Amino acid sequence: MATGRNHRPATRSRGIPEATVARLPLYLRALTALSERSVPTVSSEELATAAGVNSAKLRKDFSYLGSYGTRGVGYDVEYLVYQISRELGLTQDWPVVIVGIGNLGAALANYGGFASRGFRVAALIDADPAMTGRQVAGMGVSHVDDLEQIIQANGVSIGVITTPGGAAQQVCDRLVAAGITSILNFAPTVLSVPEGVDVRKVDLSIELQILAFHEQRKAADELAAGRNGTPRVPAAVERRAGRAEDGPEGDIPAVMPA
Amino acid sequence: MATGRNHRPATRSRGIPEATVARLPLYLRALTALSERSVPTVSSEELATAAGVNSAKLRKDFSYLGSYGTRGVGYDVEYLVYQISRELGLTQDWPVVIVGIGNLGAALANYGGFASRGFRVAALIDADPAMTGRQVAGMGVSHVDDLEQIIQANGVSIGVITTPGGAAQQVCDRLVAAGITSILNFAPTVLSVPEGVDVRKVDLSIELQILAFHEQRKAADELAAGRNGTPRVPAAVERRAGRAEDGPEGDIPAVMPA
DNA sequence: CCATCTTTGTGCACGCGTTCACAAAGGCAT
DNA sequence: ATGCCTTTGTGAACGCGTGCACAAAGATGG
Repeated sequence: MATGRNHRPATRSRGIPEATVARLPLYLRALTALSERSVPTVSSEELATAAGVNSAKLRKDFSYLGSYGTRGVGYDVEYLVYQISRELGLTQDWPVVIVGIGNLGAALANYGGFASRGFRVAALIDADPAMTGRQVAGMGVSHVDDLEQIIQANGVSIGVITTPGGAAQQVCDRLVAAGITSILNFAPTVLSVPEGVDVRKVDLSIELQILAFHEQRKAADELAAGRNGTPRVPAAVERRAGRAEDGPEGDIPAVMPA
Repeated sequence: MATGRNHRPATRSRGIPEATVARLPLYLRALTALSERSVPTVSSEELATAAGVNSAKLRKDFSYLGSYGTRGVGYDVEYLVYQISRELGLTQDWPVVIVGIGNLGAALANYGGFASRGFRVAALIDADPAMTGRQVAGMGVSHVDDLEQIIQANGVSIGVITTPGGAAQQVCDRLVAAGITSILNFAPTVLSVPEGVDVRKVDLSIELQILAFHEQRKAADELAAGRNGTPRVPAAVERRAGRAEDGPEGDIPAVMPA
């Protein structure tokens, strides 16, 4: 029916939409919290609130996994934790390597969230010989020369890049050549990888810039509105308006493309 | 026509789609690199490649900002850098506070990417009295008791939360009450904020879980395919298949919902 | 055993984002 | 000046994701 002529089943993984996959960890976290409080069952409404999403969306998401709920009752917390964990592949062990042990790399190595869910830091790798052998988060730092050997010896398939931007692509290439097929990139660089390799990107600078855009828009809105609607969060707006020393020159021309 | 009854124009900011806004920083970064190499103009095709996107998408994105290109030539690099910077609000100064100076908070404080684009760390804030006054990234750590005073004295409207999950909502509430209207949240918590406050979330654990999902699927695909297509990235697959000690029990039942 | 009430699972419609494909626009050489 | 060649800007179609609204399913009480 809806399947029609399916050119690229690669995007849709096993029929689970990407957007749903991205929310499963959120549900899992909420469910884990409920599990720790020994809550036996939960309704889609409650769980959706806890996860910060719409309940219809949550139900539709779960429907892709199967019919794991009981009508009139809700979902069994423990069972759902198991199902989602299995779907996400968290029932197995995922060794990861962190490449680039600067401030950020060290912080991630120390981060507890790693081990909590099947992920295990197999090695810390840095290019600086001065770092080699040093202890970070109770683990010795390896030299990047041993990258291939470490990856293959530990069966690592997930790599985390926390190098400076300039080194990221080079490190990425070596990781991929060594067999890594999933990369979490913290460097401010667009990585190019062969098909079949997944890259996810975490970029502080980009996130801040997106926030700045909306912040600017909010300020402009309030300025333009003047005494219009209820002034939300008035303190911040007042201050921002007062601080703008470049005057109302920057953004007034509403370049509405006709 | 398609607009119909438009309840919430809040989502679309000044006509620029959210997806486009999220890509502007990417373009800006690529353009800045070109600018440093003194490249005068760039075509949509080149720039798109550098930014890792489709050229048609890039042109459509730019079309929301106005007609800044010259047909037959391309875009003027310097001019475009200026226009995007202005659109993103980067021509003004954005003081930010970082709350929670643990490993991650300290790493972010040291991160150079902050200052590079109009963002300035105005204060580091922590709840631990033992941290107060300590120097991190050449800056004294303030106590959380002074949070409101710091925010108002510096006109801060962007806050970064790097506390443990348990403290995040509480810190968030205080930030919002003090006038913060944009929050970048690194804590593994769903923050609830009043309308008009933007929250963006960076979650290492979620990113890893998403990668694990795809990784698992890739492994399953290769196992199922057997000797089918060209075995991409064969080393990793072989190893993964060999390492799976739980046998083919976990994921074979294709629960294809009829 | 039946009625009622709760909650799931999903068909459907809508809107956003992406991509294609092409006409309009402008530079450049002759 | 004119024609060609490159590249932009965008109309239109398509597909994905979201949310509504409701019927089906099952629990619960009498």
